[in-house]
Amino acid sequence: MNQPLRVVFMGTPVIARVILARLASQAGTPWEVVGVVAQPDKPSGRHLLVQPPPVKEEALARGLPVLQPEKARDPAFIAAVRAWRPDVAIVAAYGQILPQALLDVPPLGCLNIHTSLLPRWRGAAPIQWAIAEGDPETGVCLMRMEAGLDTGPVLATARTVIRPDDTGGTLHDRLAEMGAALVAESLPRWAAGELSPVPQPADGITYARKITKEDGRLDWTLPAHVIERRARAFTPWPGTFCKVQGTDGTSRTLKIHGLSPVAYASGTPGHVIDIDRDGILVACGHDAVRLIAVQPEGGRRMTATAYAAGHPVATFA
RNA sequence: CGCGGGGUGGAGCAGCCCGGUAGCUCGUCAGGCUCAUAACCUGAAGGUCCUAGGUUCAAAUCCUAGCCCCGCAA
Repeated sequence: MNQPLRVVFMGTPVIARVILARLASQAGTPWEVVGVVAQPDKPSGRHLLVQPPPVKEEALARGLPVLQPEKARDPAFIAAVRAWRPDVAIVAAYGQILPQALLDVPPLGCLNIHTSLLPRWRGAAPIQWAIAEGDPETGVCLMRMEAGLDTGPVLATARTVIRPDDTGGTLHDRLAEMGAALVAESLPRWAAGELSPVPQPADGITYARKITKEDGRLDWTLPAHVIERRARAFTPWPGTFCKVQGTDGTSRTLKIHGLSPVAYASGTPGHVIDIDRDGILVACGHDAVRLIAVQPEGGRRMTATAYAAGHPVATFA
């Protein structure tokens, strides 16, 4: 048996942590994680305390060396990676563009796990956009990285149907598991030369723009079924929110935690059609949506009916 | 010490600035109305006003400390 493959893992958020955990946990694998790279610690949370990214936590818990360069093109950083003498690098949601000089370090290349069926949804937020645009299915791709953004030839793919109740969160978790399994299964085969890279087709390229907080703002002029898809896609982040005007003249931001489209109901977009035990029925561009659970600024989550009991509701915007 | 909102019957809120009778919407229970109802009418029960001190004749309300929940931002 040959020496185990020397693997460098690069990633930052939770989805990358799942994959790292899989790669580093199994005993007797024909590979060994020799180093981990993650984005630098950043302030976050309610008091802006500096927090390590999930991948760093996982790496430290396993006693793996971690690098957190500000810039991936830093020559000193690249030299440090080279010193790990990696055979291959696995990259998952790292968050920085890798310079060619780094891509060239591992003899077997840098392999990126991407959570979409390439070439659809290249870019930053493929999971959410697949749901928001109503794709019937999505999946994960393992590809060999090139200088371009998610343009490399694909080595392996796994597919999954997008369920009617899938959210950005549930799909994220499922794809994380699928991605971890795909990497674990593909890595030895790639090293053995059993996988042939397939160039991505020129047709069907779309880009998954980075999601911003504003994407969570509910647009009442959209059809109800689109609003519902976007709400699922952007759960748990950035969530869905809107402004609500009270009959008392107040205006506040409302987070929406649950809604469902309702056909055979319509009216001026943003106007309340009915309030009952099931929630608040609000007109959209086409059909209507029923708000089930909401959360006012500074308050906790509650049913829409409960909210209406204490806050006279006029219109939504 | 990043900014900010909040803790009042079972739920959601008002009252607090300007101390002095516990209020509103809903729920619950009882009765009524109705062919019927989650709708409507009448009535009732149900609260240590987060905790601990302080000020005061008197504190949900003013002062101090603490606990808990949450939004923004990242």
